[in-house]
Amino acid sequence: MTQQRRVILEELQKLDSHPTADEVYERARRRLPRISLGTVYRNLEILSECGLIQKLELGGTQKRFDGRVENHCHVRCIRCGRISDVPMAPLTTIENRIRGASDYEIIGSRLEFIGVCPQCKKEH
Amino acid sequence: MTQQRRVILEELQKLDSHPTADEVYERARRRLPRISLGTVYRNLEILSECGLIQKLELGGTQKRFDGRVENHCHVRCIRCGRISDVPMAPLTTIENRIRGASDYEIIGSRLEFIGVCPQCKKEH
DNA sequence: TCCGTATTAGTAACTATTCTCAAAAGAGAA
DNA sequence: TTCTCTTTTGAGAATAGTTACTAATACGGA
Repeated sequence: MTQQRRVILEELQKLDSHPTADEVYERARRRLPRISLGTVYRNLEILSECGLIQKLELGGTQKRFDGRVENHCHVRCIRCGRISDVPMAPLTTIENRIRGASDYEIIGSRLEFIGVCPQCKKEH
Repeated sequence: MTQQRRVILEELQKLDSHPTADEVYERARRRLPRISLGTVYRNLEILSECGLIQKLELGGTQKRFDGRVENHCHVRCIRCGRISDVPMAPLTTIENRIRGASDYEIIGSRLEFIGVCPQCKKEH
C-alpha cells in the first residue's frame, strides 16, 4: 500500500459522485503533485480487483469509479452525464427469472437507468 | 439510401450476433471491397438515429450493433465476450418502481446480464 | 541497514472512434 | 438524358481514453 494508492482510495471514498479516472487524477494531484495519470489508472484497476472500489462500465466513453462496493444501481443524466446512486433493493428476483430463460450461466447483472437530473430539468 | 448504407443494414439484419463496427466492416467488405471503415461507422450511427438498428453501449471497450430494434436485453459472456439476446418481458415494472425513488426524470433503462455462455462452460 | 521485489513518473504506443476534405455518387428539375 | 445541387464516399489524419514500457525510486522483510 503505497502513498499514491492510499490517496487514490481515500479521495474516491470521500466522494459520492462517480468520478472518471481523470477526475480522480485531478484530486490526487492536489495532495501528490507529482503523481502520474498512469499510476492512477493502474491503482484504480488494482483496487477494483481487490474489491476495495468498483469499476463502472456504463454508457458513455469513459469508465467511472465508485468508492461504494455494495451492490446498487445508477442513473445517468442524458444531458450532463452526471451519475447518481439509486436507492433500490438488489435485483436477485430478475436474475432468478432469467436463469430459466437463458442457457448462459448467469453470474450477475447490471442495470442502469437513463434520465434527466434535477439540475438539467430546471435549466431546460 | 446508398449502396453502402443498404449493404450495411442488410448484413446487420442477417446476423443474430451483435457485431462490433469492425465485424460489420469485414462483412460489408466482402460485397463492397472498396468500402471504408469510416463509412461503416458513419452509417451505423445514421441507421441507429433513424431507428432502423440499435446501438448497444454495453460493457467492454467496443460498441456493438443490433439489427433487431424491439426492446430486449442481453447477456454477455465474461470469458469470450459473446453477446446473446435474452427472451424476457420489458422492464416497465422496474422503471416505474424507480420513478418514486429517484429525483431524476427517468427516460429508460438498460439491463445487461453477465454470465458464461454454453460453449465456454463446456470448454472449462 | 541491506537487498530483492514492487511501484512509480514520464512517455510512447495502442485502440476505438470521429473528423476532414477533395472526389464521386445520388436525386430532382428541365 | 443532362445539368445542377446536395449528400456521401474513401483515405487518411486527428482525437480521446487507456495501456504498456522502462529506468529510477520506494517499500518491506531479514
